[in-house]
Amino acid sequence: MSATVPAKTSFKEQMLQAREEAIVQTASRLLAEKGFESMTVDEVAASVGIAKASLYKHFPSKEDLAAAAMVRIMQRTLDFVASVPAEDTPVAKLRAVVRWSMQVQMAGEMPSLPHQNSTLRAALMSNRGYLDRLVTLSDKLGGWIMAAQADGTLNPKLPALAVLYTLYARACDPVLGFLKAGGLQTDEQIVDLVLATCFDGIASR
Amino acid sequence: MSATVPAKTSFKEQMLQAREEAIVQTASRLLAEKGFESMTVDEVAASVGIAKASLYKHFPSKEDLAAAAMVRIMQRTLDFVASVPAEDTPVAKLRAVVRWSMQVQMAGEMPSLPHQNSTLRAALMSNRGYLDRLVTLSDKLGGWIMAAQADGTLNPKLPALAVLYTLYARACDPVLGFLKAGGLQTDEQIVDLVLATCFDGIASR
DNA sequence: GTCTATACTAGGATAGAC
DNA sequence: GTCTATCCTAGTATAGAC
Repeated sequence: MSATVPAKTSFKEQMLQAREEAIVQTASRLLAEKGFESMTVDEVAASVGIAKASLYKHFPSKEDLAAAAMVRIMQRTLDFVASVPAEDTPVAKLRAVVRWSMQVQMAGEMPSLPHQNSTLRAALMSNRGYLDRLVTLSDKLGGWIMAAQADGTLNPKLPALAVLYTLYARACDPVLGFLKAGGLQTDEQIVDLVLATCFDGIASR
Repeated sequence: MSATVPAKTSFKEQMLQAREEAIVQTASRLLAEKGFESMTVDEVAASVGIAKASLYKHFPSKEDLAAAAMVRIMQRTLDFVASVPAEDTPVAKLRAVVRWSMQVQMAGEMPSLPHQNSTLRAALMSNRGYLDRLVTLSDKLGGWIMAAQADGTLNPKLPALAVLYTLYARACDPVLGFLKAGGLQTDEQIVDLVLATCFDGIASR
């Protein structure tokens, strides 16, 4: 904090940040693949190419590591939301965000939701960084949902919260994985398919 | 197997069957609450009120126990499917089955899907009893889906497999739990809500 | 087939040198 | 802040008496 040393984002510090990012990214991928319980810290460390003890210098526990991954995906989502053209209609904005989140899942980068009774759940519920981003995102999407219900593009009879949860759920929809395993459609076709059933339903229109 | 002892479903045997059923039912509930990895065999045994070693006399491994729970819910589903009135329309039959499966989830009796990379997954994929029931159920539902697409009640442009997976996914839809946690609707209202968004989508009609 | 007691291992976390 | 080596709990599974 000395005033004589102004530019303090040194080489070493950048390296450190980069490594931390690599750890979180790897954890994110493994969380998507196997879930919190089946992911082991050994595995994360080995995959990053560092020793387990080194990882524990960055994150005090497995829960904190996973929480960092959840914060990361939240931040990425907020960044995407901020990049959506303001001139789009509310429903177009919502479709764009849902499409993006499903593409992230198809790419194997969407950490899976913790189960109700998980230690990770508790960690997230007392993680300010996560909760703040969740609230910010929900506010933003909630505003778009109500606007879309007001202009008649989304069904105004549905509770806005039910719509919000329905959109959130698409980010971890197992249907994407099932269809991908079937191998009959391209990733893009699968996303289009699920996006269509989400907004238009499976019944004829 | 002696021919001189005809009625061989004795008292003791019935007791045994009942206990086994109690074990599987408890496992089912815990599987729904915490998932396969977080559920411990100690917990199941304690909840049933027997010693862990006794449980292992019935089921050779944790995977086998969980597989039995999955077979049980499959069989219950097949039983329900068989009870659906034959005179109903195909789409009405599908709605009935999805509604029933969501009610089971709301009651906390729907064991959650194993993650892709789980030891349970492998066990299920080599479990004849499970696979047979899954195929039977898929055939039955698939027939109804195609009939509903033919009579124009379900969107004929959607691949039947995509529709099938979409219906399956409702049985473990996290939206039910989110809304339940919100406490703003009754269980029945929540089921109606999710059923409506599944068939009709969230967009206005 | 039920119990108590125990073997064995995976995996989260830490000590201590550099 | 990175490593190697180790601790220690939790949890699956089994032994052996009744």
